[in-house]
Amino acid sequence: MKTVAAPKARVSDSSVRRLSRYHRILEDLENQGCEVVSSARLAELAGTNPAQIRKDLSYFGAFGKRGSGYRVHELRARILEILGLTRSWKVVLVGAGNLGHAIFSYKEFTRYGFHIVAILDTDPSKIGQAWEGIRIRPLDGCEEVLAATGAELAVIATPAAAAQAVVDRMAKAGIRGVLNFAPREVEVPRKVALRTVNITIELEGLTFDLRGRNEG
Amino acid sequence: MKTVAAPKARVSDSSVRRLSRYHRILEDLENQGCEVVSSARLAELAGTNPAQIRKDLSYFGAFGKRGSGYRVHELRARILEILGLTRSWKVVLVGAGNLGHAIFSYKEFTRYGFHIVAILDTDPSKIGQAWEGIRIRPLDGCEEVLAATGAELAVIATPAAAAQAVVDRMAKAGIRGVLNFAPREVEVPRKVALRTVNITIELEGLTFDLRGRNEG
DNA sequence: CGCTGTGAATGTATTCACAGCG
DNA sequence: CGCTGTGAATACATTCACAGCG
Repeated sequence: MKTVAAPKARVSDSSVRRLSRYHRILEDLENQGCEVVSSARLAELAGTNPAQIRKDLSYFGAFGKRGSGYRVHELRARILEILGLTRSWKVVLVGAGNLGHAIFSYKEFTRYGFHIVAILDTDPSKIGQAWEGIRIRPLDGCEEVLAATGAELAVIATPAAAAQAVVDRMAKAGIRGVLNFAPREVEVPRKVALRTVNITIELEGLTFDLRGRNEG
Repeated sequence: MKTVAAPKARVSDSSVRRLSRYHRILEDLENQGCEVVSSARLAELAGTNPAQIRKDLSYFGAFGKRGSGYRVHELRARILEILGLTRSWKVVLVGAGNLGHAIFSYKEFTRYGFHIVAILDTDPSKIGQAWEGIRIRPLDGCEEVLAATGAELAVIATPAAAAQAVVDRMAKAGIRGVLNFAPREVEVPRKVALRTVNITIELEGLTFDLRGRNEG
C-alpha cells in the first residue's frame, strides 16, 4: 500500500502539468534543506491555491500529515512515481537539423531520466556523423534501431512534410510515446502517447492577447 | 462593422489554440482550391466537432452563411485578424546558444509575420558574431536595442538561472510579450503576455500516460 | 490546534439541439 | 432544405468549506 495507486478518476492534462511543476519546486525546497511543506506554502510557490494542490494529489493517494503538511522528500518521491519517472526512458531523436541538435544538446531532461540513445535522419551528409559518440543513422533502419536500443519515446524534429510518415513508421515499430516538434499535427494509434509543441502557435497565443491593446 | 470585434466573453486558451489550428487547415484548403467549407468538414480535419468550431468563432462574430458554410478565404482572413496577425511582429531573441540558434533558423514563423530583428547574449565570445546579417549584441544594451528596433516580443532561450532577470529587464524596457523556453517558471507584470514551453514537462506528460501500462 | 483530504458548490468549457436565415 | 449561430444542458475543472486525524 506504499506505492502510488492508479488515479481514482481521469486526471486532467493541466493537473499533470501542475504535478511536474510541484516536483520542480519540491526539488528546490529539498536543496534548501526544507523538510516539510504545507499546501499553502507550496501553492504560493507554484502560483496556485492550496485546495488545488491537495486535490491534484488526492487523485493518487493521501501523502500528507494532518496538522503539519507534507514531508518534502517523500512527496517528491511520490510525484516522481506518479509521473512515471522512477525509471529511465530511452529516447530516439528523429531529425538531426538545427532543432534536433538543440534538443540533443539540451541536457536538462537528462536529470529526469530521459536519455537520447539514437539519432535518425534521412540526409546522407548527416548519416555517419556522430554527436557525443552517438552515430546518426538512416531513418530506414529505424525498426532495427528501436529493437536494438529499446527506445520507447521518440522526439520528432523533422520538417513538417516528413512528420506523419516518420510517426507512422515509429508507431508500427512499437514506439510508445511521441513528442512532436514538427509544425504539423500528426495522428498516432490510440495506444501511443502524443504531445505536440509548435512554436508559432505559442507566438500566436501572445499576439492574440496583445491584439487590439495599444502599446505602452 | 466588418472588422472582428472584441470577444463577447473571456476566450479560453484552448479555444485560441484551436483557432491557430483552424487557420492552418484553412490555408491548406485554400491552397487546394477549396472555396467553401462547413463546420462539419472543418471539424473532421481539425479533430474536433462542428459545434466547437461554431462556438469558437461565435465569440468574435458571425462569419458563415447559413445553408452553405464558410468562405475559406474570408474565414482565414478573419482568424488572422482575431489572432492579431494582420501585421508583422518584431521579435528579439535572447540567448544565442544551441536553442537560440535552432529557433533563429526555424523559418516557419516568418510566414506568419514574426521577424527576429535582434539577438542578445552575455557571452563575450558570441557578441559581435552575426547570424544571417544580424549582429549578436550584449544583453546590457537591451533597452537601446528594443528602442532602436521596435521589437515587441521576446523569445527567451537562456539558461534557467538567467531567465527571470532577463525577463524583468525586458519588461522594464517595454516588451509586450514573452515566449519562455528556459526551464524555469518566470513572472511578468500583468500587462505583459507570457507563454512558457518546457520540453521536459512535455516528456513527463508522455511518461505519465505510459506509467503503469505495460509494453507492447 | 493546524493541517489534510474530500464531498459539495461553484465556475468554466464543451456539446446538444433547434430556431432562424440564406 | 442545409447550414450557421446560440441559448440551454451537460461535462469537466477548480474552489470552498469543513469533518476528522495527527
